[in-house]
Amino acid sequence: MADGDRSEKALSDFESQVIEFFCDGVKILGLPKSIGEIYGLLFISPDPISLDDLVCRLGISKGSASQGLRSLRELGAVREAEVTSGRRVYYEPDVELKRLVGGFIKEQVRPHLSSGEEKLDSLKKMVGDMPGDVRSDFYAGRLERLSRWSSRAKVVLPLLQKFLGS
Amino acid sequence: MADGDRSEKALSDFESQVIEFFCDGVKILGLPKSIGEIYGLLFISPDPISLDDLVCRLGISKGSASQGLRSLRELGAVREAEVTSGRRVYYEPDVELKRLVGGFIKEQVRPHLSSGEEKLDSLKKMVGDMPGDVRSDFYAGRLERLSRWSSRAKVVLPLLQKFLGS
DNA sequence: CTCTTTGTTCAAATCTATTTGAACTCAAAA
DNA sequence: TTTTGAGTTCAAATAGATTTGAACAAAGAG
Repeated sequence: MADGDRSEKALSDFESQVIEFFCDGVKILGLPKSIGEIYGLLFISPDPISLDDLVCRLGISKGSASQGLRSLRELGAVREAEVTSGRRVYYEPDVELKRLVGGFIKEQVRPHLSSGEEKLDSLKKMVGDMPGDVRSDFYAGRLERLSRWSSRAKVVLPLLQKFLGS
Repeated sequence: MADGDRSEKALSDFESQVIEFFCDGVKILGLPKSIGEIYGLLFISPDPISLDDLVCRLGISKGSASQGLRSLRELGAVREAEVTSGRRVYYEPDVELKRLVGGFIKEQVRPHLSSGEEKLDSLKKMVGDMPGDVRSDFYAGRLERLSRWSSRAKVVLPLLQKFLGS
């Protein structure tokens, strides 16, 4: 059985549809399609998968697979499996919603929130330096509102993670 | 004063930075930059603004401004102001976080959730039709997990809106 | 009714982000 | 040490999304 048992066969209709499902999902999150394909195949595969498996079965380039896997590792959505038959690395998905969401928030959301708060501070300083007329009062009010949005977000995110806990 | 009081002047440094702030924001949400520019200018302008104002002050095309305003109206992020001096329509932003998030969830998130559930059902049917072996049990388990993710989302979203209430 | 002003539509142009593929690094095997 | 195979990197190609601009529609003014 030259490659009978090895999973280098073309995707089944079922697998393709699961993968498409995840492609839709990651698009909403603003992540590239290849990320969805890779995670989708890992998610629906009973056994861990190597980079070469991804390349063969998904028909994507090695570069894409490599970068996609890196992003997924950084997100904490994928991890190395124990297998390591020889020197090849196999991957398996993390399938706990709590951790997936947590990783996404930590990697994709929090950084933006932080840099946003810095910019807000700098804007407040600009308003502070303006001649104090009606318009600068209006500006100060608006910026105050943005600050409130930001703190709301900071309160809600941990709460969100809590509610998703298993 | 040909156009002295009319707000067709170039953007001040302050205004530009506020607008940039919103451009960053909408990018995270996967919305086009022009949406951020338009909402940003509306947000920081003490008075309602017409489509032509947006074109002049932001230096974008009429088409972009028109389409951007439509998206923002659909999201409920912007509404027509009472002013209507003559036949021109003026716009003002909705600045309540609760409503902004609510609109985003309703327009951008829920539709995807619904279509996702349909696809999930169809996938479950496929597994049901498979010869009942070890693999199909694994598949059923995975799909079950996806269903749980989906219901979690349906519980969390209204909760989220509640927490953002004023 | 016709002219003018306001706003919309959509195909084409442009811009941005993703994907590719070839060169490269690193480590294990021979 | 040299060779081989796995994985990474990044500039260039590609794909996909946004923006433009010109033609068009709608409605008040003359």
